[in-house]
Amino acid sequence: MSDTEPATARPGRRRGAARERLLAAAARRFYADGVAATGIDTITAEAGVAKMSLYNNFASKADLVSAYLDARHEEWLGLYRQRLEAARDGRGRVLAVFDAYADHADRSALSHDRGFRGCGLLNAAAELPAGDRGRDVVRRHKEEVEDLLAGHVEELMPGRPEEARGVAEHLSFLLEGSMVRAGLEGAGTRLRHARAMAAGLLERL
Amino acid sequence: MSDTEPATARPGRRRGAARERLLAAAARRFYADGVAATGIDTITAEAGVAKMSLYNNFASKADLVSAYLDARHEEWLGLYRQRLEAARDGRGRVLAVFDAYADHADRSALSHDRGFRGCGLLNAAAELPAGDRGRDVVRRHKEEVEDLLAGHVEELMPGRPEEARGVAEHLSFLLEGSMVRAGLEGAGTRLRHARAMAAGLLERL
DNA sequence: TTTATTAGGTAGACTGACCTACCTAATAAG
DNA sequence: CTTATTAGGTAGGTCAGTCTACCTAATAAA
Repeated sequence: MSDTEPATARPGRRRGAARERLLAAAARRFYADGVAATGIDTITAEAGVAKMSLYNNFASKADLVSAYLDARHEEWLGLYRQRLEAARDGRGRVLAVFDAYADHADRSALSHDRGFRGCGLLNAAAELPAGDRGRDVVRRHKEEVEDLLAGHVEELMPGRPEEARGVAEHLSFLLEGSMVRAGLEGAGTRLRHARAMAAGLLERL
Repeated sequence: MSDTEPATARPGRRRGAARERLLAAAARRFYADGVAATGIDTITAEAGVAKMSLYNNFASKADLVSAYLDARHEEWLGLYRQRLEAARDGRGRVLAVFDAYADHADRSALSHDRGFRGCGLLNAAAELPAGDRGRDVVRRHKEEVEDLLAGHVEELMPGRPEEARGVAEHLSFLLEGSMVRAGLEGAGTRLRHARAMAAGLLERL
């Protein structure tokens, strides 16, 4: 499936490899099956790692979940920065956010064997009770995305920061709404539609 | 907390009462804590009902979850129909959909003691693995909402059904996106913003 | 109106599986 | 030689689901 390391090199691997393998396995299983539905035995087995390696690297399952959320956030930021480099103007930078979402979806569909299931951060947040720290992480991530949008939109309409924030919020809703629908449908079509809507919106500024 | 029945009338209650009480308790706990995090014992305890009553009324926990999803869908439809009665034109009928979402949020904030946490159907779907029957239920619900929007939008732009579908999709994204963000923030502000955006969109048809 | 039937309810014990978290002793890497 | 990692196991709890044995309210028959 996703065995990065040959099975022959089982015992006594490279130092620090266990943590990476655990995070990768956790990402796959948390995304595909959900956080609560994934036990630590499943994760360690898929990582090809001893159970104690999990507790040597993470204080608890909750800590692993927290690391998973952080990693997803960073992963998206990486995709976004890549897209940003290719963008030449404000319009391109706004659409870079949409493209990064699509990239994230493509990556999910590829690496998580059971198919595309929407935003991993949003899905994880849905499992957490109100008030959980993890929900704040996700809320801040989405706020950061909206802030990035707001910055790019302001380029396109200088001197109207208030209006720009409104447009950014609108774009953020298109982004999250299309991602939710795309996740339910297991396809990226909705994301492409949202990108087109965003492009249309920018034209009418 | 929400004891509809006096504690004195414990044994041998009204027929069919157990099912109602179970569904009500499941709705509270599933919404507030998540589906996977809520055990059978928690539900029966909160319902004030024997464990066997659950299995007399539902084949399994999955069956109870399925009934929960159906009930949420019906609940939203009820709120929507109420709003629809008060609407006088196409614009009002589009906004009735947005108002029904806000009503649903208000109801959640009130009846589910741990506060507003977004769309119950979306949250439940986020916990289910890809391919689960429950995900289809939620997908169809969202599609139905978009279809309702499309019908109302077509009233406002007759003879342009294709364009109307595009507008309906846009409105659907605003709806779902704002709901997701609102759920993360535990407040309905975003929903009100989305309603205003929708109203602005309709003016520019 | 009284009585028998029955559907649906109750309490609580119980099973087998799985959960997180931690431990131990051996092994390999640095 | 020290430290991370290994395989595998243990402890104590929770999970869904089943079972028994009894009870009550509504209904139908007499």
